[in-house]
Amino acid sequence: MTVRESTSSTRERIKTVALELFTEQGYEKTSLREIAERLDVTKAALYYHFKSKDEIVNSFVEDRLDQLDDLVAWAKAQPATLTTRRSIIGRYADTMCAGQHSSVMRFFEQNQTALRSLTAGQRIRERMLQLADLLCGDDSSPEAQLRATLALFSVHSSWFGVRAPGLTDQERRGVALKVADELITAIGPPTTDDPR
Amino acid sequence: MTVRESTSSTRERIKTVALELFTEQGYEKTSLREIAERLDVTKAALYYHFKSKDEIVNSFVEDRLDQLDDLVAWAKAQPATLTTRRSIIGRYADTMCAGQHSSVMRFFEQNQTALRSLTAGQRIRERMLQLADLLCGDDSSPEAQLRATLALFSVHSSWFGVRAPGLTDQERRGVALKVADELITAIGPPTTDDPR
DNA sequence: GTCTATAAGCCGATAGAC
DNA sequence: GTCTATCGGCTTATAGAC
Repeated sequence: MTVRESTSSTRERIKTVALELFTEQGYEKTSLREIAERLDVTKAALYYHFKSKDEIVNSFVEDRLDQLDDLVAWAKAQPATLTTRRSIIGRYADTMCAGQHSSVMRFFEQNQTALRSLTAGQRIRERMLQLADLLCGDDSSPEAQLRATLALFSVHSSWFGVRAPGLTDQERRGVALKVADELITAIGPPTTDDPR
Repeated sequence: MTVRESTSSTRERIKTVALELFTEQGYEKTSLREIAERLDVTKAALYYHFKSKDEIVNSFVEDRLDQLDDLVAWAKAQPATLTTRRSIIGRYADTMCAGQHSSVMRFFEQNQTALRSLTAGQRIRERMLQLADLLCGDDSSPEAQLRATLALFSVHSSWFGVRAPGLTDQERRGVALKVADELITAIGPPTTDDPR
């Protein structure tokens, strides 16, 4: 896909800078003036590309939503086995490697209250809950819910939380999956796994 | 401790309402006007009790800080064994039951970016990192860091995340500790545990 | 301790020239 | 596509009466 130079590049630059500032300082605290200054344009120029502050958020959240929808759809079509749960986490970790997706999820985690009143935030939250439910399978006990939540958080935390500068994406993925695997393996006594 | 009626009760009411609104809507999005309206007083009355918006946060964060400091100090005086790690998590879970401490931690999690520029937030964050380090003992590998982080998050998540209305504090504590125990048991191959 | 009134400033968003 | 100029509104915070 070739890039229409003058028209589209500014829009992308706005998205990138906004995502960065929203994550570092918070959505509410970051003003459009600040974003504009960083790009050496005026506030009004931003309003040519986006009709509101919310819409800037929507612009970089939508790609992530599509990806999550794909994963949820795939997971729903699988049998509720341990193997499936492992694959869900593995695929979820894979999605974090590509493009800005890990940055978007970091923004999501750092702006939970701000995103509560934004549709973009509600939609991401909804998908995460769906994934957690799918990781629970038939077991809806508090313990299973907790394990599922922590398994997903394990992936995020290995990306955002672990202080180890030289770690590659593959290594982060490996650590996240090792710990997540322990958590989800213990889910699901109600149905014995891998019924034959 | 008796309550000096007219003088101190308004201050406490401000703290309670502010903590509630800051958590529900976010720190930045909640204005002093809104807090004042909810209490049927004027904004100026708030400024009699607190000299700034930040200071309202400090007022309910300080109690929590003292409690965390106690726990960190106790943990540092213990040997770096698995038994100690278990006790740290157990005591940490205990602190969540008393008073507004779980509410304060929920506020902390929901307002990470806002709290980054507030000293109150930086100090809580620092204590959480200390606890995570203590849970790691001699093992500073990425995997140990991740396990420690998730163990602490297990306690938070059982309080804030698990959807089970009828669950008592004791039951939440039980679930959190069961999962957290699995996580921290696997930390620390470098030093064999419980050396005799 | 609580009030009214107001200062001073930043915000998101819009209008219209170029 | 980007600009200048501006609007209306809301914010934190203060001054001073009661």
